[in-house]
Amino acid sequence: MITKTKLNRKQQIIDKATQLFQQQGYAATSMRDLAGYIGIEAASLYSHIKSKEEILQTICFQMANDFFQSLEKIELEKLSADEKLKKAVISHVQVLTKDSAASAVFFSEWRHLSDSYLKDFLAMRNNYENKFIQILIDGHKEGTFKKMDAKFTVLALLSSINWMPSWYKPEGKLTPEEIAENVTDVFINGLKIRS
Amino acid sequence: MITKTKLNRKQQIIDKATQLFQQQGYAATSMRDLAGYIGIEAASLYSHIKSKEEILQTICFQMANDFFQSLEKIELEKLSADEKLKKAVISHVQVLTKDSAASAVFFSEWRHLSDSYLKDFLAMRNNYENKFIQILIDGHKEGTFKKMDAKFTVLALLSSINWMPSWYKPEGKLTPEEIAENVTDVFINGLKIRS
DNA sequence: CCTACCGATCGGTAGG
DNA sequence: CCTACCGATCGGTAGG
Repeated sequence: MITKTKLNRKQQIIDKATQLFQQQGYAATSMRDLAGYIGIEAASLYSHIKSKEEILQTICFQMANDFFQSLEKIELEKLSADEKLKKAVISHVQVLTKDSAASAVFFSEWRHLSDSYLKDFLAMRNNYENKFIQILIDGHKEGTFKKMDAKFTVLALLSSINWMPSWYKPEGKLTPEEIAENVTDVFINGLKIRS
Repeated sequence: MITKTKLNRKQQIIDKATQLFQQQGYAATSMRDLAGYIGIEAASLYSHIKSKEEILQTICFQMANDFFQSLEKIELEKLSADEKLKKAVISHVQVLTKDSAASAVFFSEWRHLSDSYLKDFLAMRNNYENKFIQILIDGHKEGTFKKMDAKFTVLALLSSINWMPSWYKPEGKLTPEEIAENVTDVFINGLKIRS
């Protein structure tokens, strides 16, 4: 009972913090702000969390894991590079849209992590990007994709997707698949050798 | 003489603030931090600037103006939509790379502007995006570009470019023209109706 | 441009 | 989960 209440409260704190970090930024959000929205005193937050930064760590590494796992599943499949790229983008968009507030925090507040966590975080991000880069390189070897700067293209691709939650509000909501379809249509059809 | 010293000092303050805002974020940068790097006391900053936010305003609206003016010049030219898009992207990348620190602050710290400035800022940004959207719509009317969600595509395009300074460090530095060439090659060749 | 200082607010702890 | 409180730091002003 106590444990269940605690877990719920902890999740409630993290969820509200995610929302506030997204709206105001990590540094500009105070623990008193956060406590006020929850309806308790600031000091009481520390019964559930160790520190302000622990909340940020939870958000960032949860998202990093989600992105990572979704991509690892696709890597194992036997697919051509362009099919793999499309699936990877769909999967990326799915994770992104499942919790767009947490994603926004993940993408723009990670630099406030302390050194050791920052190191791990950047290593994971690099690793993730490299998997995409490999797909493009494979695609070139297979004769499907043009010769290009794969890193440049991957970062352009991921950037164009990642910032969508904060810029693009479609009236009729698009599904992750439709969003991914739009993005990959532009990118893949631009990358494919015209036959 | 006094005036000249003051102007130089003011610019020095803004330049250093730009660098710190980019690295640590606006909220996490203190006036004492900033003063320390300049080599004066925090209180002395206020002989040159009115407030911390004034610095952010200066950075954001300077960049907004630069982007805006560069695009307005191109709008007046008589060009086909795909040529115009390419020129607009080159121009955008030129402004972006001329001061990448200020650009980074412009793109990620604008939300810390107070309400009335924020309103102006968002109006300008919207206006800027609409000019790009119009180019894509014109391109569709001219029969050069596919049917598409123009807003979606513009935001994807601008996002992929805008976040490049923070993600992509080419060993041999690319010129703005080469960067724009890479980006528009992917986008335009993806957008063009294949004949 | 500095010294001296202001009130406000920060993240967090002690003890219950 | 609260009261009471800590030392540190914040943006900024007064007066020279």
